[in-house]
Amino acid sequence: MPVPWPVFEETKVIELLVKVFREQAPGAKWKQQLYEYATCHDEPQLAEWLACETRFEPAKYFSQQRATFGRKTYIPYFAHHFKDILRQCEQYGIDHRLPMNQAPLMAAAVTGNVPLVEALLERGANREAVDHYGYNALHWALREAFRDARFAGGPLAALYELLAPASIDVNTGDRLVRIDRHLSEYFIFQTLWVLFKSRFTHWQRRANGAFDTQAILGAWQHLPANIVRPERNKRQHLSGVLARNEIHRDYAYNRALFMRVAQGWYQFNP
DNA sequence: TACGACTCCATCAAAGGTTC
DNA sequence: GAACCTTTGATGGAGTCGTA
Repeated sequence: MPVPWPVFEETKVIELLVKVFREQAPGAKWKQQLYEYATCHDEPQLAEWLACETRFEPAKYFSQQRATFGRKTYIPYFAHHFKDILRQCEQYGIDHRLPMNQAPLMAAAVTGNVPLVEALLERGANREAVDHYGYNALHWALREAFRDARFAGGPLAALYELLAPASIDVNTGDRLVRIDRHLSEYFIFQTLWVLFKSRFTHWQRRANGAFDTQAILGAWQHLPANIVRPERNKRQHLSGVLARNEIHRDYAYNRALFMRVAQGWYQFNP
């Protein structure tokens, strides 16, 4: 049974962007919806355009409102009593979509609600389900942990055990590479996947969407040892892993995951 | 079971590059 | 030019597998 609310998946968001920026539709309704979307998906650049180009005043307070306003569509997921959520899952399907195109498992993960994540997994929720950015539940949790030390030091450890798959398969052009969870490359790849969108929605030192070790270390600074071992949470180690997995590198176990765009700056292997 | 060959990975150290 | 960082070759160790 389809959900009775509108879901802001890719086509719906494009429609909204056209209405607000190209057609400049009158009234605040569309701008308000787009602003809610920007706060939920952490898109400060979009909020800035709303504030500057459409004179939508509330968007000026993006940084203060992101953490509160952005959670509006999944507030019930913070609660310890979640019978209503499970009932909704029975009604619309375990992987139905919330208004911002999150599956219930993603919302449970980003709110750090470990018992709810367990309950959803028990009922068959799909850990691999992704939103229109390619984020699954683990990615939603990681994004929260990268900016919130309390989340990283709190529920993330348990969420990681529940949500991180044993391996990930990456198509590197000419071959399919499997990266097991115990490898450094596994978590670096997951991290860069989460940070990738921010290369385009946040202001960056480099315009080509590339990453340096500082971006990774910054994201990892509060992570517990069960996720990133302390000996791996070092600049030297990261540099080595990135360099050895660079496309043209002559290294026996090179997985060709990254492409070097400048010294110390890497992008995914396209 | 003991042993050696082999795979895979982390780490070290030195050379080279970048930035201020 | 110094400090800092990245790159890269070498090395050692853990784990696995086959064989006597």
